[in-house]
Amino acid sequence: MNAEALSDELLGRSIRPTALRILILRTMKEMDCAASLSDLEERLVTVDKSTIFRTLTLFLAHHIVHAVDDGTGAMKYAVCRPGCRCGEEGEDDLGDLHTHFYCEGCHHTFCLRGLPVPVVTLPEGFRLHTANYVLKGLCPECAARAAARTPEAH
Amino acid sequence: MNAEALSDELLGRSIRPTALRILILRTMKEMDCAASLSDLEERLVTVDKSTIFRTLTLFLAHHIVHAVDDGTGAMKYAVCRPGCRCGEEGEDDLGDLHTHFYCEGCHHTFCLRGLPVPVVTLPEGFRLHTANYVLKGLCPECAARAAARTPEAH
DNA sequence: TTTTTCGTGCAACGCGGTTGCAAAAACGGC
DNA sequence: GCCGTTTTTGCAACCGCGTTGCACGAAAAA
Repeated sequence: MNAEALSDELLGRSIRPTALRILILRTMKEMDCAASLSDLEERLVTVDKSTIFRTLTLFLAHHIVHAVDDGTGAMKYAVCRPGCRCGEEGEDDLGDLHTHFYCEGCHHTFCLRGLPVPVVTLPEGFRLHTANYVLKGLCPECAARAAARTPEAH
Repeated sequence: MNAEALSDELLGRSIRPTALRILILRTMKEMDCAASLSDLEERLVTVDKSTIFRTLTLFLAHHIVHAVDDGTGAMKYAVCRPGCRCGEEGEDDLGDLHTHFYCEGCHHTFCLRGLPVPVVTLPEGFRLHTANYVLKGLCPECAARAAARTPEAH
């Protein structure tokens, strides 16, 4: 993805498109799964941790990325797709929060964008604001690898 | 709850019922919501953090408590009710994992024991192992308090 | 009793996240 | 372009939660 398109995307969200912000956004777009702060640190060795952190905070506030707590202790961030209404959750409307899947094999966290988070009926009096729904198990690749290692257990 | 009953409960799970373990179990049972390590530290000032931590780890391994990651950064622990099958999740069977609710007003995390976590149908290839489902919003008390403060917004 | 195992407290560490501060860069008026 | 102001960035340090190593004391086993 070229820099101009990314720059325009940032401008569209009222974010000044600095070189680092474009770089960080591009890096996140190139990943097929949600990235933690350390993941990004690893790929962007020249960029300071606090800069990445502040950039993520900024992106979050402008709904250019969303955050998932997958239970690993490190927050994961993924760029929103066009039309994502994350951050607009409210009563009877969870925006389009989707399900996330944490693979216990490769430790990657995936956005299952097709799957909206199911909503249960809360007991009387509770008021719902948002939700975090994370499924855990094995992703297709890891499941296949596990099956290959122990074929008898099909 | 008296010490003998708690002691028997621990013995039933093959845990040696020391004075501290009984104390910690009793403290957790007295709480109406899930407790973090710091919550317990606060109530049990005489007991060392690492002891509470190791006790919780032990209780977890013996399925006497279950843990919830409510996204606050601190794990929450709640004693299992009789018949709880936590830790026995597997394919097509999530044990009786239940929904948890985090109140953004009072920062308490509640077990909604009547509500099993909903399961969505995963894309081809994914293998489900367990799930974490946390709803966030206001508990009845905080919702009532908020409504009282801004009555026009009923 | 002696030996061994287990439980506990203390101190320290590690990691993820967060903040204060100062230098560098970008912006805006002239 | 030049200068003052604002914004962005890097560095260092800090915080909280979880975790571990170690040593001592208590309890169980021999």
